[in-house]
Amino acid sequence: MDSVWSRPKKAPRQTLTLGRIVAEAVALLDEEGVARLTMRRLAERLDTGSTTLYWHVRTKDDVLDLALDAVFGEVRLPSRDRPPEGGWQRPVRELIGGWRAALLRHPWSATILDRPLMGPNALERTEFLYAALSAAGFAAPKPAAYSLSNYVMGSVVMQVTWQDRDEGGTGDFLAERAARYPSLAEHGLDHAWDATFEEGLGYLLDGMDQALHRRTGAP
Amino acid sequence: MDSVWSRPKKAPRQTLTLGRIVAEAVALLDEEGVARLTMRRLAERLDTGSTTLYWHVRTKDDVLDLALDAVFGEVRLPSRDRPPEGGWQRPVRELIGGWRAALLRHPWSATILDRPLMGPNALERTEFLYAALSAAGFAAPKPAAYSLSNYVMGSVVMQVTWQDRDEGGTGDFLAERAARYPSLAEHGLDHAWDATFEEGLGYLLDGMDQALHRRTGAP
DNA sequence: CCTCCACTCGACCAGTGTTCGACTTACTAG
DNA sequence: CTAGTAAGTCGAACACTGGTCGAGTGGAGG
Repeated sequence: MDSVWSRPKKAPRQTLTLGRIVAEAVALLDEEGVARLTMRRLAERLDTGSTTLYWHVRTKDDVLDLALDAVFGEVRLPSRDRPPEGGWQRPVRELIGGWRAALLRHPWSATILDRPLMGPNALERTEFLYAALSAAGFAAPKPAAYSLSNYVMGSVVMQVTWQDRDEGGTGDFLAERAARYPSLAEHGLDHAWDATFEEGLGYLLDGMDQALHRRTGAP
Repeated sequence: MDSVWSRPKKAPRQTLTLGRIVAEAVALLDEEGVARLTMRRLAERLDTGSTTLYWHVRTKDDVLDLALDAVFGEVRLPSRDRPPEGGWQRPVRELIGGWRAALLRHPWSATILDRPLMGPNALERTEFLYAALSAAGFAAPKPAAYSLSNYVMGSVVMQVTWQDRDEGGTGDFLAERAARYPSLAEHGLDHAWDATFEEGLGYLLDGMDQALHRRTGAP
């Protein structure tokens, strides 16, 4: 007779895997931020000795690489019909928007972006971008893809740094210096992040579309 | 009689100042990178005990803030004639180009950009950008300024991370995975950084110009 | 039964940012 | 000229970090 009791052998506690490590790392980062991610703390949350982690992972940097790629994995890939309905910008907007959203959902990721993005999830998204731009008519999609990723990364970094550490003090700071920085004090303060992001993305896409038509000759 | 010997009182060794600390920090960062910047090492180069630094500076983060702002100080501000000859894009291109160059001259700065840029040098450059865009006709210059800074920051971060850690291995890595990432493998590899940057900046500025004319109604 | 091997972990190392309290100057007031 | 005060210096120490070493564990295969 088969019951829970007859097979107590396997895994009274789930064994440690790379997947569990990464998932716990993401959770810890979400809760406490990048400064508080420590191999020892991570190990403790996994009910393990800290040195055990080093059997699954070579360095702490590996953990961060994996955690970051996990975030990229949250970005849904738009469908790949070609030609896309709604114009070539449609899927690009979708990808970029999802990209931004994922990074903002895990603000620590913005402080970790200064490393090569070679994880499978990141590569898959980049590949999608290149493919979409090629299909749109860019013979050399690199500058377009480059611009778009730079724009997302940059905007997330900017938004996170200001949102995180601000808490109101900056307004006063700039107001006091309005004489020295008049335009900045007048226009720089309202943080309508989403709208600003969309507007800027519009600039980029419009410019790219223009370049496309200039090349094609079509209107 | 006045000679070197008659006034040995003052500063046989130059006293420690904030300026000297920052300058030495920048030098150390240039030579060895951000990971090797240590309060102790910095102090050693300044012929001081490490704890002395803490009289001039509250935390190591302060040092980084100051060093970063020193980099921004290297960016030459374009002349401020209005209207600028060569179109409104002229001074903007100049500022953005200088901005990028300064950051690339000190690659460590790219890994330090995840903090509020509130130093006087950074503020002055941002103010210039806002003013130039306002003068160009943007009633709300924020999205434009936001896009441009995001673009510079992002591109510097990307370039630095790839330039620093690559050393050739990435090409093979992507070539091996060409089946999975065909577009990326085909178009993603040539790193003509400057040209790519200029092209992308063109997209942005063109899109912004378009928005301007749409608003103005003029061609 | 023994051997092997994936896996775990306690002890330890060199090094980190930062604090504390004592010390040395250099000028100022009496 | 002396006493006092403030600016500036610094050695010792603290709690903590990422990482290594080698000794262990337990279960599967012969």
